[in-house]
Amino acid sequence: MLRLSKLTDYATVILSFMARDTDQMHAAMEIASITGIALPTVSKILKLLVNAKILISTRGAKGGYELARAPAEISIAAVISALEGPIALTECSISQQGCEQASGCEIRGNWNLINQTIHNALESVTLADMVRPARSQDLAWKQEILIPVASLYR
Amino acid sequence: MLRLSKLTDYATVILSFMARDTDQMHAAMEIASITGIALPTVSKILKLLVNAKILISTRGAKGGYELARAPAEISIAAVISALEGPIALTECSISQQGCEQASGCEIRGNWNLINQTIHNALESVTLADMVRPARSQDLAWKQEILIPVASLYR
DNA sequence: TTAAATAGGACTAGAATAGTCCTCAATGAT
DNA sequence: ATCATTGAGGACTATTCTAGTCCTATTTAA
Repeated sequence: MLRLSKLTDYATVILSFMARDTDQMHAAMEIASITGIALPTVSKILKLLVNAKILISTRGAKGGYELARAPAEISIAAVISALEGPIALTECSISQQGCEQASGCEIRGNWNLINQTIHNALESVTLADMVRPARSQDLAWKQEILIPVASLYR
Repeated sequence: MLRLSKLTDYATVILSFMARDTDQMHAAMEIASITGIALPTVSKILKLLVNAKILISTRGAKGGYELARAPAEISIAAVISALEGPIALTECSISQQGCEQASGCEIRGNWNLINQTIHNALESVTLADMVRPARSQDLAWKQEILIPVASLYR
């Protein structure tokens, strides 16, 4: 299904909430009650986002979390990487023997190019985009981003 | 990790082998021995590909499998869909209550656009591309395929 | 000093995936 | 006709991964 994990999905919900309110610091408990996601789960996600330098945390009383940079500077690719590790569709999971016999490994290079294409697509969308409504007229401002697939092959 | 399942990975190996030899029909056992993937697993994959109309099967002695159409007409998107179901990064798995409280559902529309972008990327690469070596000079022939992300927003 | 908050990691339960196997159906060859 | 070959369909198991929880230590404001 080529799907993201639930945690990544939650992360985008949490981050888009934070992107709408960048002036304040938000405690995990506050985020949990607003988003309706259970506190332990929210905490887990926030920790991962801090490690990925997408969020900055402040310990102690009156502490909490805030975005490490402007929403427009946080790509969806970065969020996905934070939660799920590097964006890569394939792992060369076939035995070495199998690869050699099948010369199946010849196609690995092409997979990398596809990975790159998808990575570019995810890199081109930021939190700022996510916060905006998806209705067409509101997004007409968005400049053209061209992803030349063929250029990846050169 | 945004990764594909192993079965999908195997499927591309199997299909790229078949794409290099489109004249012949190939039995499951032959494919298994050539690719080094266990026969039961190969069979499972081949059945899925037949159901998805990517392969055509012939029963009985001298039977086997062959591509349903030319390699250039089989997109990677079709292969992924065959093995993993529809290509969609997210499922609205957050409780309705959570969505309403967080107004997190506002970002769902944007996810759909990202899904579309990735789908386009996968649709633009075919089996014929996968069979060719990934080395640059050999792929200079490939025409430019532009994926205007912003156009998806209009 | 205490309360509030994050950091880090261990742990469990459940779901999804990978992989195997069995029986039935179809087809060509003898 | 019969048999060997080959795919169809589905059931089943084991393993891995994910989601989710919880505990303890650390930090900081009041």
